[in-house]
Amino acid sequence: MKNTIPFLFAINKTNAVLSRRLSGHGLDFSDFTILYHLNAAPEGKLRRIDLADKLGLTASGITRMLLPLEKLHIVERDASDDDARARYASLTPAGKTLLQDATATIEMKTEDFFPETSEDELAKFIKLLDEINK
Amino acid sequence: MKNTIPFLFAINKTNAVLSRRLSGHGLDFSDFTILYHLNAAPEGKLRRIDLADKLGLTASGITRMLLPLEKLHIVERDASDDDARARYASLTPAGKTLLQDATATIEMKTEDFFPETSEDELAKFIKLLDEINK
DNA sequence: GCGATATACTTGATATATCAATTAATTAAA
DNA sequence: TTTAATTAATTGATATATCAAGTATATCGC
Repeated sequence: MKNTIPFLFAINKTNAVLSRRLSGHGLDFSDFTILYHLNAAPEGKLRRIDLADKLGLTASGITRMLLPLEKLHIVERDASDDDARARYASLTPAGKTLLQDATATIEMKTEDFFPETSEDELAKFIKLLDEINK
Repeated sequence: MKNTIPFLFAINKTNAVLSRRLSGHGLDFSDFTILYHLNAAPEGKLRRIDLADKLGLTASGITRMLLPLEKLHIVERDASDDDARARYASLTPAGKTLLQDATATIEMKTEDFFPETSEDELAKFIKLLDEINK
């Protein structure tokens, strides 16, 4: 039997530590994640449910996370042409600028996170995590 | 420059997914983590601040997490002999029983998480995460 | 085409964590 | 040795997520 539990503990702890360490520009790490995914998406927009899936959150969680970002005009909200239930989220120009700044900060803060881990190993770990996330 | 950010996203998402998937016996995954660490500690007890460190939380967070567990007589609270500021947390007999049950459930649920990952790789991954957590 | 199901999203009630401030005790330092 | 700095824990105010329930729209099966 594989010793999975300590592995889960480590993920849990890393998450807690990162959440506290990687905030800046008025954004916490989850906010940053949202901005990043919106920017990377085709046409720069995502349905709220797809955004929820990218973060592993519920639809409800995304509704609540987007609220302050919309209020600050960092993210905007659009109807969908082909599905009246769906709403798109996308970055405003201010949101794009903010994302650039936040990305620079986070890249700086995380630069030395894995001094001895190769790009290959990192990719393998991501694949492993994605396996769980399915 | 290493592509660290997608790795952080994956951790974040796995954490969210696990938190939702691995609850049972009235415990969420963080509760389970607390019980597990208390049981594994020398003499079955830990100072609250050390418990916080194990989970990567703040002292405040631990105070609040322990509250309902103490109320339900799963965890109990003791003074320290040599430091009047510190309080120990430890499992009650009911807490130990509950931990056993919860462990069985979680092991069952996570059994097939890494079908193709060796024990070695898992250990390497844990080491990598611990590096970040320091 | 129409009724049953499923999907996208929001809201109310609640639980979980944070930070900043506070209290109390310990340790360091002058 | 008594003042200053640090540490452990708690609390108030606040932010983040959950689940369950509800609304509106889409889709599936017949």
